[in-house]
Amino acid sequence: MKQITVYDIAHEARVSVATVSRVLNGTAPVKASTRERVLAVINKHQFQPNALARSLIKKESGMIGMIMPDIGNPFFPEVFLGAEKEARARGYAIFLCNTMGAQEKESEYLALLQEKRVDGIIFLGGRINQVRSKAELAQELADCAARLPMVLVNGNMPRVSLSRVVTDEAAGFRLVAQHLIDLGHRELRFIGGERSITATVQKVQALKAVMEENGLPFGPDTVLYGGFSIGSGRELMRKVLALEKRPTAVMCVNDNVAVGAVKAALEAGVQIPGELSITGFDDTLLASSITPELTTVSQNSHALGEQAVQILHQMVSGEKVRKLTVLEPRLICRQSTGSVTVVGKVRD
Amino acid sequence: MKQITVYDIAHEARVSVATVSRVLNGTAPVKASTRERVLAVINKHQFQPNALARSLIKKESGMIGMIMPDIGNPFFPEVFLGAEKEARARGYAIFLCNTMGAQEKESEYLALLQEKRVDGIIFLGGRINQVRSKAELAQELADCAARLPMVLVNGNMPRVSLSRVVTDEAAGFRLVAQHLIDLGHRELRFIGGERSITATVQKVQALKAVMEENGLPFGPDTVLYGGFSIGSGRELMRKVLALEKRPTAVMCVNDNVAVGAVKAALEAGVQIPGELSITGFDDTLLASSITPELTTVSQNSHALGEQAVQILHQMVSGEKVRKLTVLEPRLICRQSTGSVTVVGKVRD
DNA sequence: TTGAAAGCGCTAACAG
DNA sequence: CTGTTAGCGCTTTCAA
Repeated sequence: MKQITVYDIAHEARVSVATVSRVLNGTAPVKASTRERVLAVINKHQFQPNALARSLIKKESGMIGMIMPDIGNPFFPEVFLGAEKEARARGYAIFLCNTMGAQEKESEYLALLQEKRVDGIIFLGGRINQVRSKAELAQELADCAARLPMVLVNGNMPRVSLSRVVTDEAAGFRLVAQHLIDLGHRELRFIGGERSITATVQKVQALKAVMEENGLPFGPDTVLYGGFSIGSGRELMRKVLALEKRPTAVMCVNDNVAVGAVKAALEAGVQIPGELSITGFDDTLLASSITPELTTVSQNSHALGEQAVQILHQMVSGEKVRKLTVLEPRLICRQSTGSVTVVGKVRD
Repeated sequence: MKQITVYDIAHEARVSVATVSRVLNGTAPVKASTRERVLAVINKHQFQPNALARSLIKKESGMIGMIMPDIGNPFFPEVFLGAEKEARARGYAIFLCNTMGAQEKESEYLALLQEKRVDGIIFLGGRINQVRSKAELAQELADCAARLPMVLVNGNMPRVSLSRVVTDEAAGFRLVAQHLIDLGHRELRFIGGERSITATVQKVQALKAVMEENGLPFGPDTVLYGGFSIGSGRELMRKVLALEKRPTAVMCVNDNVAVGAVKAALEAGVQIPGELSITGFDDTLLASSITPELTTVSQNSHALGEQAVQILHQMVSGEKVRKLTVLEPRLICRQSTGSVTVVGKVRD
């Protein structure tokens, strides 16, 4: 079925294509009567200008690419939602590219998005969370960023200077750690995450700092690495419960791990927060879904996406942009943490 | 910064643009030595052909639009994931369009996607789940579908004949209902959903049928409508618990509502499944995250997205496609349901 | 206020 | 096997 073009409209309205274009875009004055005539024909045929042709000439596609590791993890849909809202307001549509953190998928999508001439790319996860990334991956990102606007969310690529929007995860972690200490906890454990992931490293360091400030010993066994999923949380908690000296509080690298940890604890008949306090991180949907509801840290994921699009848009518009935007996290106190002293009494 | 074009490549490789195009697409034989020379120049400049220009002439954009109500609801990311995987394999990228079920957003996106000349649209939620939709909304969908391939997922638009991929939700609901009855439950209640939403209606009818088959009375008070969120689940469960005659099993319209229901029950000190069995629907991430884990119905959300893309692709390829693809749901038995007789004993 | 015509970057006949 | 050339559908000078 043949698509209608500006020529068809022009012909039927007895004007030139230039005039049709003018009424479409309002780029130049058109006599009212002419405009009406053109508009009538446009409506009659439900004409929709071909954005591809327009983009080709304008060198703006109105498309943004968003590369993220896992839309199945509730944190990321929230970032997407924030980004989309802002994008819609500025007339962009978003390509959602899911990589599962696989670097070859990231590369594929990076290439695909460039070919599609998106106006900019928002990048999350994968290589930008790695403590050390291969030089070629960094180079690839740098090359891409040299061709089009790119902003990194909650990550960084050392030696490549890119605009970033990040949550101050260390600050967030200090918040929960201090919260637990204030509740009287002295035996803290950190579970989940990976040594090779910067976010994990930042959290561990924050915990170390807070513990030392409070005169608590931070040893190598304070941390139990092991992933980011519910399954790993469960597994890690089992290990913790098997320890001869159980902690009174377990801090999880994220909500997923915390959910697994809570399950394992509950299965073992451990009272939360009676015998054990557990904390999450991210304040995803999960945190408030389980019982007891998780004390956690809100990253303000929505704002993360929103800011990213704003910055992208500024870059597209040739404005000068801030290289680093830091969002402050917020402690969300719920039911999974409690005072340690009361607990002792209750138990014995 | 000027983008490199086929002309630049052609010039530097001392061939014509046609030849460059040929090596790019493999559409015609090119002498090996020539190809090498062209390829070398391409690599040297990291040339990436402009997909907009290509799409303009080929009348294929390699883009798919996916319109859905809420990516924040864990069911939808799963559908997306299935769709994306299939789309990637066929070289498509996906525009994710989130509508929150708002009809004007659906309309906006429908128009936007058409302008962008996506190769097809996958539509979920909103108007296609309405028992009655305004004629103009139906017309809009029909018009859009007349211009490009469209497939509806888990929905329908009466009087508009479109390809659909759906879960047999009624069959799924029969599964859980029968499961509960087999466990000895006689007092069943349905909570959540809306009268105006087809999926709810189908479930209620399925429940009615199963109950009647089993000689159980289905009355108007068997159903408590009230939404699809965790919050509404909580609220509805509170109402159920306040009933003078409490049911032994509560069936929820989806996992979200079930999560809220479980929370409310737990808060009220009700044992699950000891005193009360609760079921969900969809088998989202939430179902297996909470304690007790939910008995629910898997929609095979992944396959839903996968099939939708496959059908879209067939339509693009001009193949004949099945109008209706029905996926069979699966009962997932977990911890939130239990035998009713045992319960009685335990309680008294 | 309007029209003619030159591209945007690519592909696809059609010749050679 | 390769080059020339005519568009794809739109925007945008430049003239009128």
